[in-house]
Amino acid sequence: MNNSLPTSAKPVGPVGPAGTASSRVFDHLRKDLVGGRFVAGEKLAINALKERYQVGLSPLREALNRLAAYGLLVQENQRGFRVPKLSRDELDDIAQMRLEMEGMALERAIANGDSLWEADLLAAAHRLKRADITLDKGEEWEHLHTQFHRTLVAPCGSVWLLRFIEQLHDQFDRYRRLGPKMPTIRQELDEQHHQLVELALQRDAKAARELMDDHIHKSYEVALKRYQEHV
Amino acid sequence: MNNSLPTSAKPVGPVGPAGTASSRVFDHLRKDLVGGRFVAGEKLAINALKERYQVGLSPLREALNRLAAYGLLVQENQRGFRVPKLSRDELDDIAQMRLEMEGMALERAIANGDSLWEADLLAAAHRLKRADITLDKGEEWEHLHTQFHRTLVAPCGSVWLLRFIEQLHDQFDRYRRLGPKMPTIRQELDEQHHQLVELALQRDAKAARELMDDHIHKSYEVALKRYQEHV
DNA sequence: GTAGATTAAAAAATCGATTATCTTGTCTAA
DNA sequence: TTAGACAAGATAATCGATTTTTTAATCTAC
Repeated sequence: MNNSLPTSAKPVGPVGPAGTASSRVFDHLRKDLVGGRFVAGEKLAINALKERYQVGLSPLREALNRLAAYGLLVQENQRGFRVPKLSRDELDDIAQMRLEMEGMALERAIANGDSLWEADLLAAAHRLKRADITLDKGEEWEHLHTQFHRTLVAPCGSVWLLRFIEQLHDQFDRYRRLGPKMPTIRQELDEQHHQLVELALQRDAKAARELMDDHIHKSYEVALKRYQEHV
Repeated sequence: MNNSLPTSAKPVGPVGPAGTASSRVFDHLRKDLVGGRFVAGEKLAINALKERYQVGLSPLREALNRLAAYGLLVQENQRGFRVPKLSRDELDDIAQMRLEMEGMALERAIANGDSLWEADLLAAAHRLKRADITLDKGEEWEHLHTQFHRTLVAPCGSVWLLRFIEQLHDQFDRYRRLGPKMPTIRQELDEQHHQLVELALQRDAKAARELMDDHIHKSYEVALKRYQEHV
């Protein structure tokens, strides 16, 4: 089965023009940064990156600049690029913001979503459930998980809200995906995903939001544990 | 009097490293884009920009990439950079998001702000009131206005919330600052600024939020009018 | 005339090399 | 010993030129 089937919910934000070397590096680096392939606080050796991503200096620097504006890198005066440090405070901040913004988006999505959305949602949930988490170091599951949450809030009606949520997810995942593999509470999370779909289809905004709060809270606990083990 | 006195509230976000050509261009271009110095939808002629900002190709492209990630430009596959189009829908989206996020931030700021904040707030409001709106094409007033709103929400406790608010302000100003000069309802806005400070000092979160809603709504009406006149 | 192919000019993206700045190790003087 | 100055090497930022792609004008076949 072709996993790269187009799903309705498209990412919102600075994805950049596909096809250029610069955007290829941007996507790849973004994935690596979110997936914890770099150490927080680490200074990036540009020449090493050139080799790693098989790209010239100019497109690489352009990608790094975009990532810095996006918040996945920090740039220091004449001192190149760094992976941002992690902190308990920031994790709390990000989780709190996710609660507010995804809750808001979910309520709006439930108010606006049409039957096409319902179908997308069921499909996304199904794919996620079926996903083999051991495959490809969990990348496949991660992708479908992102896609599920994207779909959930997609018809909220605000491009900017979606954009901010996307950004917060990336930031959150820097914590959640610290260390070796996925946590083992997957079953619990999957159950929540399933129930979220149920409540969305029933258009029960209040209950859905409460469950979403709980879901984010559970993810937060995972992320916090990983962060504390990591320090 | 030196207007570049350091005020407590610093901008949050992808300001980039000061001192490099790239960041100088970023700041300058950002100001020009927010201030309506470019036509929405316009394609940027890179060579013209090189001359305009007296900078080489590489730092210019790096700045453009950062602005694209920030949302003040869009980049199309092999087709360079464009100033994003304006639309009624997006204006409504931005205004709605401002209501939600600045309201939230203001409530938190009122809960957290200390006496230093109170002093900063009074100072920022005073400067804004004293500002000569005819000076420097209103740039001086714009700067102090931005600074006032920054100060108002500064102690909200969330770096990400501040960042998103900053971004929304920039986007909003693309509409509000369309066309020739400032609107004439300045007195009314100034009165609201004054009252906002009053309510903040009294720690009346509920009333402050309501006033903030009204304030944003008034700004929205200005922006909408300008947008409609502009189309 | 018009749709589609062709090609010359323009523009975008990238590369290789240069310049400016920082970092690190060493030396000197107190 | 240690603080500060200095120099050499490493790294970041920028420039000028090349390559690739798009755009727009022209041509050809129908």
